[in-house]
Formats: sequence, C-alpha cells, structure tokens
Amino acid sequence: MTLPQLQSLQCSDCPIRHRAVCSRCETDELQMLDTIKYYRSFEAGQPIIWSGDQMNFVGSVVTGIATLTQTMEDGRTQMVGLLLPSDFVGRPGREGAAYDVVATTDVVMCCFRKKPFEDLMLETPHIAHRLLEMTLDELDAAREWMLVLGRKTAREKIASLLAILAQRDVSLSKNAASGEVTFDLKLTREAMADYLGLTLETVSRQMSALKKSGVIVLESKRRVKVPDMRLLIEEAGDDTDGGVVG
Amino acid sequence: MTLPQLQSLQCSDCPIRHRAVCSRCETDELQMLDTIKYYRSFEAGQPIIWSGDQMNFVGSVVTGIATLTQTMEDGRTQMVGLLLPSDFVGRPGREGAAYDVVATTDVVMCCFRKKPFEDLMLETPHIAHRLLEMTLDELDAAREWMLVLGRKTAREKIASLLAILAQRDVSLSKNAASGEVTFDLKLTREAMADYLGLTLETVSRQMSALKKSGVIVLESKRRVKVPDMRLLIEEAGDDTDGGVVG
DNA sequence: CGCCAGCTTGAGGTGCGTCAAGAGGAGTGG
DNA sequence: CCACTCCTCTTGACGCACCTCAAGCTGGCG
Repeated sequence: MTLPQLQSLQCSDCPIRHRAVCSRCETDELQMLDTIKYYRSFEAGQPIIWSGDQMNFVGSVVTGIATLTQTMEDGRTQMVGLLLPSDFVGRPGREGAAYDVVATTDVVMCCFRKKPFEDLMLETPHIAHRLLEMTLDELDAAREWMLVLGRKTAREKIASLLAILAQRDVSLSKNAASGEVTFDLKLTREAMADYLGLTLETVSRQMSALKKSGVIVLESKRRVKVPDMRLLIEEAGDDTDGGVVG
Repeated sequence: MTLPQLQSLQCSDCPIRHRAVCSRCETDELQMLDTIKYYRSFEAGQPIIWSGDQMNFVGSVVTGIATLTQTMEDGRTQMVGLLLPSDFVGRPGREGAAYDVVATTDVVMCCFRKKPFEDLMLETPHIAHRLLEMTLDELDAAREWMLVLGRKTAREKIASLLAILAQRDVSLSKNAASGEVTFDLKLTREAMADYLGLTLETVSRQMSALKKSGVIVLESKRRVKVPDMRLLIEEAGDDTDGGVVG
C-alpha cells in the first residue's frame, strides 16, 4: 500500500478499520475523523518522534513497523514497545513524547492534529473507550514483557519474541496452520537485542542454538520457519499457549 | 486508618479523593459512586485476586501496599506492578484477572461491583477519562521499568527502586526537603528481588554496598534514610531527575 | 529462653557481556 | 565480469556480574 494510494483512501476502506482507535465509530463519527485526518509516510530508519519533543499529532500505524525506545545517557537502549499496523501513537492529554519512535520498515501513518483529536474525543465516547481498551492491552503486553526481561534466560527470550512475531503474523495473514508457520523477521539482530535486553552477539548465538536444535529453520537470515509452534512456545517457557499480546 | 473508621467514610473526606479514579467527579457523580461502593480489608500476605479468576469487582487501594505478580510454571516470579494508595485494580471490560494481586501490608480497598461500575462509567465521562489517564500513567511506569529490568545493573536497579519509593513518599507526606528523605521500606528483600529481576542475596549485597558508599543510611533493616536524593538518582543512572512514575 | 522468618555474608560456578576476527550478501563502480 | 566497500551477522576466547549453595546473624514473639 503506497502513500499515493492511501492519500485518497476513505476510512471505510482502510486496512486497519476494524482494529484501530476508530474501530468502534459509527459512519457519522467516521466522517468527522475523515475530515481531520491526513497521511504521512516515513522511510525505514527515519525517526517519527523524538523523546521530549512537543507532540502536535497523534495517529495510527497503517502499514509497516515502528519501535518505541528509551536511551540512557551512556548509550544503553531498551525497546519498550513494538508498533504494528493499527497500533496507536501519542497520548491525548500529554504535552511531550516520552520515548523515541523510529520507523523500522517504511511506515505509513494516519495522523490527526492533537488538539482537534482531543476535542473530538470529548464528544465521541466510542473513540475514548476504544483508546482505553487499546491502552489496557498495551499495558498487558508491557507487563508480559517485564516477565521476559526480568526472569527469562537468553534462549527463552529469543523464543518468546519469535513466538509473538509468528503469532502476530498468523493472526494477520490467516496462515491458519496450527503446526507450521513461516514469517519474515523484520528486525535486525541489534533491534532484537534492544527489545530483549541482550547483546546482538547473544541474540545471534541463541538463534544458532535454536536452529541447531531444530526449533526453528532459517530459510535466510531474516526468514524464519517454525516447524512446530508448540515446541517454540515450550522453549519460551510460557504456560499460556501464547494467546495474549494486543 | 482502620476498617471501622472507613466503613462510614464519606467520599468527600476520603484520603485518596484527589488522586483516585474518582478525582474528577462532581459532587453528584460522587454521590452515585457513594451508593455502590463498599470497603474491604485484606491482611498482610493475603491474596486479593488470583490470576485467571473471574473478577467481579474493581476498586482503589485506600491504604497499604499490594503487588501485581506473574509466576512461571517452575516458580520464577516477576512483580509487574506495585499498587500504592489511590492506584486502581481491575480492568473494566475484561473478564478474568491477568495477574496475582497480593496484599504486602494490611490493605484497605474501596470496591465497586464490576457491572454497576461499568454501567456508571458509560454515563460518566469524568470517570472514563480519569481511568484512561491513570492507565497511561501506569503504561509509562511499566515502560520505565522495562528499561530498569533490561539494561540496568544490580546496583542501578536497587537505586531506581529506592528512588521511586522515596519520591512516592515525599509526594504523599509533603516531606518537602529537597535533599534528605527518610522512609519505611515496606517490601522484604525477596519482594524487592522479584520486582527487580534479581535474587534476594544480590539485593542484600547491593543494599550493603549502597550503605557502605554512603548513598543510603539504614536506620534499621526496613527504614532507609537518603541523605542526598541527587546522589541516589545519579546511582540509578537516570538522566530525568526522577519525575515520572504515576 | 528457644524458635523462626528475614537478612547478611562468603565461596564458587556460570550465563551472558566484551572484545575481536572474519564470513556472507547487497550495492557501486570499473 | 570482478573488485571493493559497507553493513549485518556469526563465531570464538575470555572475563565479570550475578546466581547458587551454604552457613551464620538478628530481632521479634511465644
């Protein structure tokens, strides 16, 4: 989906219509949103927002992947969120951004200037409620991730990340096969390390280890086949069969 | 504040009136809440909710401290949230609880049955908005904590936790002194370890180390004096002067 | 007084980080 | 077509921060 294609897109035909912050809106509410929305695209590697910056827009990821990261003075960085299509960026009622948002692949966002959006939210409970729901989902995902960061081994961390990415992929592309899944790994080893609280060397080693024990097959460095999801989930140390994650 | 004292408490006199989910309510809205609320108390060590249980109430912590924890099959546990007075428990719109909630000290909660609360929320935007705001704050705190868990050293982790607890204390008891702060550590070494993704031995060692270098003074095992907050925050590795945290 | 939960401290092991060298693949230019 | 560069990724050797196991201390309470 390219930007020119999207510029003329009606909300009713939007690919994230049923999952995004607008998913609960009636047609008249959608028309209101339609009048204040605009699309923006970002190239892979480009920053979308810097931590501390004044935020003058909010919006949804339409296509592509972006990351939320925090950085310490000495350069240590930790990814604190992965933004996939339909995920919301920005916090109504807040001035500055709390984290760096960076496009990992090419990204298209559906944006609203902040003030008009906040005004609209006040008189449109469907939006406010959906946003609350999405925020609660993100909170769950963040807490799930705290267990990964705090208590899992490197191998379990890698398995957890792969399981989440694989399942996201399944749920989007209705690749329904319960056993085997194949997907593109859209993160570099370094990005994976930043997400997992590891170094990129450790990520590489554990990927090799999982490959060696047959849990995953690397069709290329960035394309992963999971012959048996059950096995992967077991490696992740999860009792839940991996549902969760907003 | 004991339970008998609280049972007859008017919302307008409530100690968490200005911070809890009801803080934005007008007097008539408060009266509505008053009619459906009830108090419950839990002894230190008691579970408040088990993960997976049906949740039939939501509520606010009035006094005491509770913890949100996740546990893996093999017993590894990670604390994913610390509930202090005014914090909200439960998620409107969800069936089951996602985490174990345990009272760390004696706890008194102001509860609402879930269904009536959800109904009231639909017609009371002040509550819904405040809840969104509080959820965003929690999300920020969770993400802040992801950096702690993923990238900080044991010493920095301890310092981060102490800094948060100290600052919470200051903001409640208007202990305004910018330099020196003293507070009760209401967590065991083990609970601290669960929060920080460490073992209790490492917590103990790093507490001793911080004591030895004069960053903290232990008036007793559970009472901590911070002679200079600046120093503590520096040890935590934070560039932010510790504002944050809802 | 003895008991027990919570805490401290030590000695030794290990998982992951650090540092360093090199392999693979994509793009550019001759 | 090769030569060259740049970037990502892999692999190895080594060290350290933190975990594990174990012993002993402290203070509150019967």
